[in-house]
Amino acid sequence: MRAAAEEFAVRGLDASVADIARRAGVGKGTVFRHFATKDDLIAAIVLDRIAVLTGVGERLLEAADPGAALLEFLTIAAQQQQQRDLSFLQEVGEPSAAVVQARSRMFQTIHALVGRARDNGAVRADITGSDVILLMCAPGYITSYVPDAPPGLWRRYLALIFDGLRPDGASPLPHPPPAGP
Amino acid sequence: MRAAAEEFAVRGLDASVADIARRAGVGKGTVFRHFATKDDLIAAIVLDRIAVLTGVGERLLEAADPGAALLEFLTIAAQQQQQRDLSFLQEVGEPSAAVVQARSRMFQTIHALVGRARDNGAVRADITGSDVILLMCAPGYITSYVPDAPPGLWRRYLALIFDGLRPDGASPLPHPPPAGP
Amino acid sequence: MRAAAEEFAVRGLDASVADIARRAGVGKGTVFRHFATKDDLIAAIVLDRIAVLTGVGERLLEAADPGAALLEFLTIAAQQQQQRDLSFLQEVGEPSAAVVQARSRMFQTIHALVGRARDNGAVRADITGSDVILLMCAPGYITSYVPDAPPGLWRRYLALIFDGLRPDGASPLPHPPPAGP
Amino acid sequence: MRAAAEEFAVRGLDASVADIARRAGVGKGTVFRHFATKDDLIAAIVLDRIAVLTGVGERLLEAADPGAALLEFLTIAAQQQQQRDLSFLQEVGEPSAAVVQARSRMFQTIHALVGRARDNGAVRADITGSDVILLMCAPGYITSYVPDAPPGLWRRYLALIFDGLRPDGASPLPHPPPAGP
DNA sequence: AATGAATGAGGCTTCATTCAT
DNA sequence: CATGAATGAAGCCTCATTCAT
Repeated sequence: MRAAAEEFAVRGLDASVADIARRAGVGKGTVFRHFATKDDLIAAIVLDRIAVLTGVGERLLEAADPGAALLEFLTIAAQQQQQRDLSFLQEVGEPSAAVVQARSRMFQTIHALVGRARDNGAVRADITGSDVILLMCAPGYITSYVPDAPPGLWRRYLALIFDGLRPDGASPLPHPPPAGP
Repeated sequence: MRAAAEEFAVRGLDASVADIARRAGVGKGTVFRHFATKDDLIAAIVLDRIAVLTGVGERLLEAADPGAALLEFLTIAAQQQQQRDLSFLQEVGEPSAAVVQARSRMFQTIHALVGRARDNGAVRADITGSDVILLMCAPGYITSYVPDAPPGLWRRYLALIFDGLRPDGASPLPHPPPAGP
Repeated sequence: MRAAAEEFAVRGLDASVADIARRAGVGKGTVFRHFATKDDLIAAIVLDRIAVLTGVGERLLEAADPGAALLEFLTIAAQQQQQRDLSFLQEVGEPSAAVVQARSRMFQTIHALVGRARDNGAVRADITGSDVILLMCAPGYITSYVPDAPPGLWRRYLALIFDGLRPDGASPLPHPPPAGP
Repeated sequence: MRAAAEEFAVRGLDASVADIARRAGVGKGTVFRHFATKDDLIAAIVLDRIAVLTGVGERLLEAADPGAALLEFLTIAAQQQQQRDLSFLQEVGEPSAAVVQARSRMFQTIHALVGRARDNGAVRADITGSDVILLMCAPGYITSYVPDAPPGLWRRYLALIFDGLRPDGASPLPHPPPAGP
């Protein structure tokens, strides 16, 4: 069922429940059996992705090379983000308490990953976890507007962005990081 | 009238024509007098932005410092992109011939700007105009999900992305650029 | 099962089959096992009530005091009517043959009860069985719109209505009784 | 438009907006132009009736014969109530503030009318305004279940009920009046 | 026999678009 | 020209009913 919500990837969050049901090969009513609301369906997908990513991130906290760990985390994040309009930041209406909590735990993990990489000199000193949280969805976004994007194109832009995070040739940043998440 | 379509900035492309008309202080019918279709209204806004940006780009082609010129172009592009959901790449339905043509002219300008900067050594050799076209909307996108983003936050991410484009400490890119635009 | 349809009393006839099944502690399917249709379920409840009332009425035909017998009949009818929206007259769709027949037998009984009371001088001469049939649901109806009606409130209005049926101080009625049932 | 909502009279409050629109000879959307919500439409009808009745009631407070005034009030109320399921007491969801206020003013008027009639000896001493408020919808209700009721049938039952309110042959009432409205 | 997952018709509501004034 | 009333397609959601397990 959740797999059928890949409709969101193609049509964006405006995909109608009818379309989703058709793609899933079930009736409209069946979708509502599982998710009382379209927002609930979206929340379930987001929650699932957050959980996976948090798991990955927590495992990578144990990795030997903090810089490589962060890059791998971003790689996996971008990979799963290959479906537009479902960034973890997305808020359709108010996010449920469950989403807020899961997100906050994921954010903590990311802050830790970034902290380790920064301490290690793998990323520049003026980068915060919040920066990475915001940047992590960019590769997915960037490639989402290429009509028939080749499958690995996002890797190109992740690499470019990650290069920007590296200490080499870093120019001073013109604005402080957001206090945000 | 077009200025009234700043409603899109606040509510996204789902803003209703009624809201737009109210903000513009005119009747709904008047909107349709000028733009036969909501999509036409969007196209007009996009077209306008493309024209402005193309003008800026063409002027910057004459600038002395190709690297600074590219950065300034991206700065202006990001600045005007501070309104979510209206990237130049956006396609609601099929883009009209006019949009396609204007866009293609803008793309040519960007290719030229990037070519100059690359020849000058201001950006890495493996970067193409298409890359920059795709990256130019990212600062706007990135900051669009920060609830109460401070006004200049996008500059931070533009700087980071631009650092990634610089030759210093460039790592090899894992995927060729898109043939695309 | 039928007892579980007291849900109708609380929520009206719009109570969903799911709620009814839950209250009955069975699955939705089981409800449909016993009653092919929601209307059938309603009909069964109505039928049951009609049968009870008919029994009561027929027994009261033997009572010594015809006036008291009629009052008692109305009391019992009102008592059981304390659940809104299930008057015997209610027709959801077309009443089944069984309902029509049971109802008609109950109507005969009421006509007989009223006839005896009228002959006895307990109720005014211009009252027919049809009048009583129509009036008998009124106490239930009247109290159904009192938000937190005290349990015996209906007795007050039954008494008032019954006083109207008494010969004392009867004013001439402005319209003939319905030919109806 | 409001006149077209006589659909409620035939089908009850479950009448669909589509049916109402069809009967009114307009499109569904037009109904929502005038009443943002189906409940708003109902409230508008109820409000209108309440206003009319309150006007009538306040005028009748000046009448010479308090008993006749009350009877006339009830006659007009019953007349307008000839459409089932739209009693003033009806609450679909929560009644709006406007309905609550208008209703309360109407209730005050009724209390005054009843008070005068009681002081005058036209109705029994143990009757309150609340009783009359509850009884006033009964004629409409009673006749609503007669399939092809003759037009003036309700007058018969109003007369019977009013006879019950008269002091002649009044038997003691078994339950106190509701505190309610 | 019982269950509850699946279904799809139908209800309310929104909104782009048309058109008489 | 401008307006806003009218329209109806389309979306979300509920619920009676069916049916495989």
